[in-house]
Amino acid sequence: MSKVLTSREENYAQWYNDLVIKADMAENSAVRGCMVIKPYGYAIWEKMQRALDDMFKQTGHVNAYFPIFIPKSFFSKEASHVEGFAKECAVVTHYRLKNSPDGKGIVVDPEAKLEEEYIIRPTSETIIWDTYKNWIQSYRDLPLLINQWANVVRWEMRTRLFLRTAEFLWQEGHTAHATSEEAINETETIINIYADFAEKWMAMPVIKGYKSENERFAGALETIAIEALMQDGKALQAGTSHFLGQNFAKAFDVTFTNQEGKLDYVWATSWGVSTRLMGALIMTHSDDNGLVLPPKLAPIQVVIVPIYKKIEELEKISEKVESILSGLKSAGISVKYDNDDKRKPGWKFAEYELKGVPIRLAIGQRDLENGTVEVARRDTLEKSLIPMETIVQYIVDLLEDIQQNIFNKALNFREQNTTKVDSYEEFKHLLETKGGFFLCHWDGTAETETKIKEDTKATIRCIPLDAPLENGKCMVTGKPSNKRVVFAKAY
RNA sequence: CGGGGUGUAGCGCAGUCCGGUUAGCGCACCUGCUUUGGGAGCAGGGGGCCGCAGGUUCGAAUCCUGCUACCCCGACCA
Repeated sequence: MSKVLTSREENYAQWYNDLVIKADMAENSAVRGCMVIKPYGYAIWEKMQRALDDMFKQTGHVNAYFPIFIPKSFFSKEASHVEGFAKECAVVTHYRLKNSPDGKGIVVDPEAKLEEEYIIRPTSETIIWDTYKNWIQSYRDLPLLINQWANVVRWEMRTRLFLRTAEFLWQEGHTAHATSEEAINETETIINIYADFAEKWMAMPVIKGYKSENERFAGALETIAIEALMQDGKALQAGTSHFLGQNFAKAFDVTFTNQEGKLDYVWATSWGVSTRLMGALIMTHSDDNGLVLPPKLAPIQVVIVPIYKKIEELEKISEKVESILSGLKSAGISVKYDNDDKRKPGWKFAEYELKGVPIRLAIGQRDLENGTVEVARRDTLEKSLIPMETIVQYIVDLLEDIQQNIFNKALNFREQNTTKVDSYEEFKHLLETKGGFFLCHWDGTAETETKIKEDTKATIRCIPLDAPLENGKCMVTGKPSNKRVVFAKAY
C-alpha cells in the first residue's frame, strides 16, 4: 500500500499542504493567496470559536462588529501602526463598474473614484478607536471590554494554507481602561486564556513571554505572545496580547473624566488569535497517516464502522450500534455511524485516520458472537477488544486519555528539542542540524537581535514570563544578561 | 520586484530535445460480476480547443515570436 502522504523528511511544507488538502480541511482558492475552508476544517474552527468565546464571556467581554473598510486617513494617525501595516494593505479606490467602451467585458468606472480611499482592515484598532471616542466620556464607561469575530486582509507576498493567507478569520479584542495597571492586567488575563486554550483544548504546549522590541506589534508598548514548537523544529506564534498604553487614545483623542474630575486618556489593549491556530493544531499532532485531532476539538469524536458481507448482517449490526449510539450521545460525545454501503471498511479506516477522528469502533459478525467491539485509538493506532456492555464508559475515559496523551507527546517533543546554548558558534551549528527552541543569553539590544537574524534567520520568539533569573553573558557580545530568552526559526 | 521552474482529462504526470497513426499512463468517475476485519480484483466504458494568440510547415502538444497564469527560492510577514 502506498503512503497517503509524502514523507515529512522530504519536504515538510509539502507534507503539511498535502495533509490539509487530503484531510478535506481547506484548499487554495481562485483568488491569489486566499483559502477556501472546507466544511470539515470549518467545523474545527467553530469548535475553537465556541471555546474561546466562552472564555472571553466568562471574563466579562462582549462581542460587537465594526466595518471592514477603514478610511485611509485613520491609518496615519498612529505613526508606528501605519509603518507596520502600510506595505500589506488592499485598497478600495472605486465604487462602480461599467461596460467597457470597446464592448469587451467590464471596466472600473473612472467617474466613480472615491474621494478618500478605504483600506480593507488588516486589523481594526483604528476604526474601533475612532468609534470608542464617542462611547467613552467618564470613568463610569470603563472598562470597555469588546471582542469582534471577523475577517482581515493582509497582502502577504507568500502564503500558506492556514499559516499565512491573504485573508484570514480571527477574533480581535479591543479594550479600554481607566488605569495602566488595569490594562496590563487585561493583557495578562488574555494571554492566560490563550495559553489555557492552547494547552487544554488544542493539547499544544506553549511558552508565554514578552516580545522583543523588534517583534512587537506596530503601536504597542508591550506584546505578550504564546509560542509553540512545530514538528519540523520551527516556532509558530500562536496568539498575541498587546498593551497599547495611551498611544491609540492619544491618536484618536479618546479621553474620559476620572473620579477626581480630571480629563485623562484611556489605557488600551488589543489581542487576537486566528485561523493560524488551525495550522498550529495540524503541525503539532499530525503523523504520516494524517491528522490527529484532540478529542475536545474533533468534529467527530467517535466513528463506528460496521463490517459485514450481506445486507442482513448489516441490519443486525445496526441494531447493536443503535444502543451504543444513544449511550454515547447521552454522554455528550459526537459520534458518527458510517453505514455507507458504497465504501468498504478498509477505505473507511484509512479515511477517518486521515481526518484525525480520535476513536474508531469496528463491529462485525465476530463481535456480535462474542459481545465485543474493536476500539482503535488514533493517537497510538492501537486496537483492543472491549466488552459491548462497558463500551460507553470506556470511551468517555479513553477520550480524556487521548487528550492528555497527545499533549504529553507534544510536550515531550518540545523538551527534547529545547536546547540551552552559551556559544554563538554552537548556536549556529545546532540551529541548522537540530532546530527547535534555544535558550540563550542576550544583551537586550535590538542591534544584537538583528545581527543574529541576519546571520541565521533565527529570531527571539519571546522572553518567557517565568524565565528564572540567572547571571550570564550574551552569546554574541558577551555583555551581561540576567535571564535566558527563546530563540528559534519561525513561520 | 530579482533568480529559477511549470502549464497536456477532476487530480498527479509521461510525451516536447529529434514535428508524422485515432495524444498516453496512474488515481478518481461510470457499468457488470466476484469481494467486504486495513484504501479490493477482473472485464468493459466515458471524459482533452495539449495555458492563450500569432508564425513556420503538406503536417505542430512538439519548432519560432509574443502574451498569460501558477509554483519554488529571495526581499516582506501572524
